[in-house]
Amino acid sequence: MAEGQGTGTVGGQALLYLTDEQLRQGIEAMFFAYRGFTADPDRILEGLSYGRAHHRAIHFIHCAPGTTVNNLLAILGVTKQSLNRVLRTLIEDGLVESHVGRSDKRERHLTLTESGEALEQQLSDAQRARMRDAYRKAGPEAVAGFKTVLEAMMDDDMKRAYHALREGR
Amino acid sequence: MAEGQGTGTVGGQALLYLTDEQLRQGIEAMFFAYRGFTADPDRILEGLSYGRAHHRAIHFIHCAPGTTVNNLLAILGVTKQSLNRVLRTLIEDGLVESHVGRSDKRERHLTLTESGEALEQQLSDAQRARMRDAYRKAGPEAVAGFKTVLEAMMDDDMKRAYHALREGR
DNA sequence: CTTGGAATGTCAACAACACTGACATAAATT
DNA sequence: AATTTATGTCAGTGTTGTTGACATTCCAAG
Repeated sequence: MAEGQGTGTVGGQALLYLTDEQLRQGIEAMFFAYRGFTADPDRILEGLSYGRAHHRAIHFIHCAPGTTVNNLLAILGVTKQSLNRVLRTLIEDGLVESHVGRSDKRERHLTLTESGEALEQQLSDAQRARMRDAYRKAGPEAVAGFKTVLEAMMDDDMKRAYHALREGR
Repeated sequence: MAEGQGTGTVGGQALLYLTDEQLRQGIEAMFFAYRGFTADPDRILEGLSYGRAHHRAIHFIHCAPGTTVNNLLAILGVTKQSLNRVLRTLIEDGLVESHVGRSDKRERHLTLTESGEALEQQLSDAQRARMRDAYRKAGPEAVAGFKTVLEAMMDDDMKRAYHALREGR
């Protein structure tokens, strides 16, 4: 890997990677890779009258069962009005359950129903399969670098959300 | 970097990275990082009545001046009707020029005007600045791994488009 | 040369999903 | 008790994706 692209360092800092052309290449890689990243779930969702927004909601409700609408909002980075439309259809279709909070009755706690979990599994399997293949092809060192760069690319808020998710597990 | 996450290998293959939890972490990293990746250009475009679609068109027209609508379609992966709406506004606003092909009059060759190049520069600068920071923080080895994994994540069509862009430079 | 089909691009209508604004209810504060 | 703050819902709008119908140009078969 690292196919001989000149990793020469000067003063402890690599310079070649910082040319505009190298950066542009990274930008395009990100664009094309993200398309691949979402392709499989998109295929599954098409025809179900669901979209990427539903997928995201289902994903994070699965990861943090009992989470509130407000909580989900912070993670997803959309307006609550936008999220609400998605949640409403998921609840109507029996994939998500909404329970009024015990201590604070303003809050709605969200969980996946059995069929919700089933769809989550289906979507997640597809996405993980692609990720697994990519990881296998690239090897463990590349994967470590991959995560390092991605994390460095996040805004601080997102970085916090990213780590917070991992604490609760 | 690669903060001691157990990279133990068995039979030449790393195993830890292939657990569902590790894969899920990669999926979420991808999600949050892409948000950061698009955040800066989005900020610039908001208020100009332009969106991400316009940014993408401008980016690739800049990289391949004189490209045709059909060509752009293959790269962007949207329908030509969708692209057309975006191109029309860009042409009306004087950011893009469309010239009928000399040999084939069906084709329209697209180039950026001076003001189109100016906007491209502005958007590109913002996105490259974030990329540059991320690369610097992560270091050259991480960057190599980053690109390796991203490429492995692409569909074959996208991989071809990704490399084709680099040939013409 | 003409004609029928393929390729390229445009126009119109519709669906998904983001947004802002207005509002109802519950909690916290004074 | 009254006001302010927080949470969630409903309604309307805009961007951007989609499919369908169409005009123009090229090319190849007759």
